[in-house]
Amino acid sequence: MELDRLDREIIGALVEDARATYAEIGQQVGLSASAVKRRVDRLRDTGTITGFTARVAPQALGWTTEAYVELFCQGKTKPSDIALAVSRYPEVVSAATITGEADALLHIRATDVRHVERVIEHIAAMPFVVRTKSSIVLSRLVDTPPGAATPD
Amino acid sequence: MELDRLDREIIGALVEDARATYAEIGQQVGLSASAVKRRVDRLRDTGTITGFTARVAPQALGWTTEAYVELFCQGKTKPSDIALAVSRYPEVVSAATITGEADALLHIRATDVRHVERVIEHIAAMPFVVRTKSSIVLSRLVDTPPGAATPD
DNA sequence: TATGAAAGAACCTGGCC
DNA sequence: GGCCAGGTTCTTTCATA
Repeated sequence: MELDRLDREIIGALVEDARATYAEIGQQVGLSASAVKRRVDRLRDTGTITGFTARVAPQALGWTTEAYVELFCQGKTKPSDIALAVSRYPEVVSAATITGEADALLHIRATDVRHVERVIEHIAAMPFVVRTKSSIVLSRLVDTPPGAATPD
Repeated sequence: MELDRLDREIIGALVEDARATYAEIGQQVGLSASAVKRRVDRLRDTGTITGFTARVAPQALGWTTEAYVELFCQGKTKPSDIALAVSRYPEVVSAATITGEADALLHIRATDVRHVERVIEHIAAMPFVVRTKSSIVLSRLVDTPPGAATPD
């Protein structure tokens, strides 16, 4: 769907603070509260905004360790097989198939290094996985919520 | 800070829907609306909840392509140098120093493959970068908002 | 220290222009 | 898109365990 400048500004405001009132957003972008509400409703209906969520400090919940794991799979493995298999683990917060030597890259959050190890063991034991290559995160430098910026 | 079962349930409800009313959350966890509000206020004051944000479909904003880029840096490069340098690019949505051969891993969102290429060129041109190794994302399999799950 | 109830203020929502 | 009215929610205070 087509987004104009106001839509993008409204999205930016909601990414910044999803609990901002329609009146506050309206003042920011130059619209009345009800006009903002109508646009937000439309953005939700069309699937541009998929929901509202709380930003939580992962450490506060006990997720103090993270890792990236490259997956090397058997030749005929389908992406959906990987998706199905890894989505059973809440520790796998992100997964994607990629170009290059590895077939997929997983992002894992765990309570400690031993926990990471345990999850990788489980994943490496899956039938279509040939081998894995993992990197523990030493320090997180950047973590931007998606939608914070708009292209061009 | 210490979180009890109710705190975790409230956080879960807010990660699910940051615009749920206090009364709705209260009914879900077995508290009155005002008790829920007090706990949410406390969770925000202590930094457990860092904010509320809209979940946006990146494609809808024009971010249709993503890539992971491994950074190989000169021996004496400090993490803060990398952080400072890459945070200037809105395309870099995540960055972390990691164990293994590479020094850092970047997650990039862009409008197309040419855009990815342009950003990598800029990053590769930074003085402390020796070389880069990038993987384009073919398909995203999993993308869980942080805080959706709770350890153990 | 944490809770539930209650009341006024602020906000949302839908109809109308 | 703006304005307005009725219903809902938020926010604070107070009393209680």
